[in-house]
Amino acid sequence: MIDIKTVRNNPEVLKKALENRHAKFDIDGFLALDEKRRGLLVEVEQLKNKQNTNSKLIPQYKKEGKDVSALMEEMKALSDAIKELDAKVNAIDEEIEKIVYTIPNIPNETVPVGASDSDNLEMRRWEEPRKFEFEPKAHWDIGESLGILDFSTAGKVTGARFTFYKGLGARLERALVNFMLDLHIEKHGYTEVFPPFMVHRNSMVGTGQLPKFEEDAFKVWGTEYFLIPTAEVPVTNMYREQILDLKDLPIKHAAYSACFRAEAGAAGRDTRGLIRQHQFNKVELVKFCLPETSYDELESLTKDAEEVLQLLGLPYRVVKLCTGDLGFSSAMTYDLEVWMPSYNRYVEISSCSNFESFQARRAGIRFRRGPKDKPEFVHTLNGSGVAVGRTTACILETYQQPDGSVKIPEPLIKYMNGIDVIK
RNA sequence: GGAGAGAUGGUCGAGUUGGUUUAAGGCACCGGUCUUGAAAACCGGCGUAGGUGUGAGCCUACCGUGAGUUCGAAUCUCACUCUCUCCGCCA
Repeated sequence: MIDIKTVRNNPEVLKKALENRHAKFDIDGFLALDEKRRGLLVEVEQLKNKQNTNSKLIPQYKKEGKDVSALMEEMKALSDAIKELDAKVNAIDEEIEKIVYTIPNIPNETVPVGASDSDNLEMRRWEEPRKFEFEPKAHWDIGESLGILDFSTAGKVTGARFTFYKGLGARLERALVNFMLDLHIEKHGYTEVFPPFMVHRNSMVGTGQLPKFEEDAFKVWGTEYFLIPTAEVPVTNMYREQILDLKDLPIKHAAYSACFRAEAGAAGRDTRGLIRQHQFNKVELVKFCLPETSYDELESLTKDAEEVLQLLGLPYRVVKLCTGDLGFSSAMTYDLEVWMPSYNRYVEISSCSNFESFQARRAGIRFRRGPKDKPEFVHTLNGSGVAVGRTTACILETYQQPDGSVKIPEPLIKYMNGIDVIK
């Protein structure tokens, strides 16, 4: 969440930010509420002070044998008044909280103002898309004819937007997970984490998925647990309500997880293949760092993700999301979009974001510059490093051959136990 | 799933016949004295959040979480969460 003091002291900044995001929000109403709250707070705290003072007199008077009945009467009145005021303050607090948790982050100044993904800013491209000397097939056709992807059986067993990977398809998916993790752990200096795939409500609030986007998440029936939509949620929340040691920063984690998304509102979109599934695999990169380094960390995190695609030889481009396309919690996001031959366009395969203090404030993740210094919120970042299912799809399409077989990119061959082609 | 024990500031830990405890004390940490330097010793400081004030400061809340009893709760009641021990079951 954003800092309430930002709302108070710089309402214009926030108004502009929300306007750019096309988010409607009554800031003046909020400010009035905040002022009312502070007024009541002063009042009730004075009464509590009186109550505390009197409370010390009672045992003293009793000891001295004085009559305390008048004092007790006063205390009773105080108590009633305090309860009444406390209830008012609590009601306002709840209202304020409800509002503040649904305000999106303020975009960084360099984020282009725009309405939709068509206003995103292309930063760079890597390699040209492959030119096919034959009619390329889509990955769902390749996968089915090779017997390595089975969508209809998944439909029978579970439902739409699920997939069975079989044989070398399953092997390829697993090889990609290991390849990506090894790259980030051994070369890029991330510490591996294997997180729980379910979390409780507070964790979902901490990273910003709740309370606003509950319909996007799967909740486990009979429990208060949610299936994670990304490893970002458990990994970021590892440090919730903690003051981190300065010497440990930046903290860098790489985590594999399955990801579960209800995809509410995506009905009819990307219905074929691996692109939009209710369950998919992802290797996620998460960083915790000092505020002044977070934008450098975003650049390096993005490059870490890019290297996956470069090593696999998958042409891609990097775009900076505009204000209209930016995620709720993010201050700035680079998307990596890989060339998907079947779509004949670039498709998102990684999203690298700097949340600044937005998540840290929600989750209470802080650090101290020196022993005497006040705790400050860290900045959190994360990015896909990268989405595994989409990578599999892209490899099948990009490395397909006229005879229907698929070559395995060189760096994956050792993870495939020497297998260099799926046929 | 059953039985029992527990959860207090960065950490250990006292406080649990409700009220002069304002959450003691140790360790760690920070500053100082001493020392060539360090250690030790001694002195002082040392939680978080919110509010208020130009300021020193003052006030309020917080003892796992949430309700409740009471004029007053770390302390009493209830529910829940988590940890530990034992038993059962299980990959």
